[in-house]
Amino acid sequence: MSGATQRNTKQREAIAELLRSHDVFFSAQEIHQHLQQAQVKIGLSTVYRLLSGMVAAGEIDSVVRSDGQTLYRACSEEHHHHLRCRACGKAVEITVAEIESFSKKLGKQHGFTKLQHIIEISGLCKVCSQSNN
Amino acid sequence: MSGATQRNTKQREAIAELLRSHDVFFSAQEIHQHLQQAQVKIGLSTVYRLLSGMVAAGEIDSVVRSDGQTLYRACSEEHHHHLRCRACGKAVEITVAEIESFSKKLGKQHGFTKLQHIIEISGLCKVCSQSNN
DNA sequence: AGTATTATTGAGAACGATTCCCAATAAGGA
DNA sequence: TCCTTATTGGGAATCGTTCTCAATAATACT
Repeated sequence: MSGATQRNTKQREAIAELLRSHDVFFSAQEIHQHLQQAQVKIGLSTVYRLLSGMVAAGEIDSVVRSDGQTLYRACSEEHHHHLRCRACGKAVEITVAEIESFSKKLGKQHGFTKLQHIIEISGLCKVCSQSNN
Repeated sequence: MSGATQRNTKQREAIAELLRSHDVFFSAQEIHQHLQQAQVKIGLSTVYRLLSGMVAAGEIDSVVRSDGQTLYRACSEEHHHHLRCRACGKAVEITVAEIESFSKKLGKQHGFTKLQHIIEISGLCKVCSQSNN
C-alpha cells in the first residue's frame, strides 16, 4: 500500500532542464526534437502529457500563438513581450512594467487572484509601414 | 476584359450581417451552425475562407482562444476585453483605455503603425480563490 | 434578356497539433 | 531483489482548419 505519488523520471527532468536552461518559448514538437537530438529517449505523447501537467502545476508558463500552436517556457519573474510586425515578422522585445501593474490593479478591483496575462501587440514596422503605405 | 474584382455573394453578406448584429466572439463553426439554422446555404470551407479574408482586409477582428480555436467579431471602436476565471470560466468585461494608450505609445517609440492588440488576462475569481485556496 | 467569363462556392480529402488508448516499462517502497 | 503501479510511448483517434477542384452563380458585354 502507501500513498504512492509522483515519480521522478528521466523524461520529466529532461524537459524541466531544457526549459530552465533556455529562456525562450518552445513548442511541444520542438522540445521533442531537441531532446531526441540530445539522445533522450522520449515520446511525443509524453512531452505533451508532462507539459500540460507542469502548466497545471504552475511550474511553467504557456501561451498560444496566433496559428493555434501552444508554446511553453520556464516561469520567470521578468516577463518578455514582443511587438511584432504583421508584414515581415520582425519582433522587438518590450518591457511591460505598465501592464504588470495594470493587470494587478484590475485583479484587485474585481477580486481576482493568481493573475496571468497574455498580450500580443502587432503592427507594421517602420520599413513595412513605408512600402505598404 | 476589365478588372473584374470582388463579387457580392449571399454568403459573404450573411456572415457580415451576423457579426454586425451580435457584438460577441464567434468561432467559425458557430457561425456555420447559426447560418444553417437561419436557412442560409453555406459550406464550412466558405465560412473559413471568408472569415480569413475579412480579417486580412481589416473588416473584422480575431483572437485565438487558449485551446487554439480562433474567434471572430465585428470591429468596434470601443474594444471589449475580459478578465476570465480559469476555474469557473466566469468573465468580467473590462475597459482598457490604459492599454489603448500604452500600445500607441509603444508603437510610436518603435516606429510601428496600424497597431492591433489582443489581451487576455485571467486569474481566479473571488469565489474560486476561496475554494481552491 | 441572353450569353460568356470567371470569381466564388462547397463537399470531401488532407493536414497538423494535440489527445487518447493500452500494453510494456521502470521508479521506488518493502 | 521483488512487487506494485505510476509512467511511458507508439499509433490510432480527434478536432479545427486548409486545400482541391468541379459545379455554381455574379457581373460584364451584347
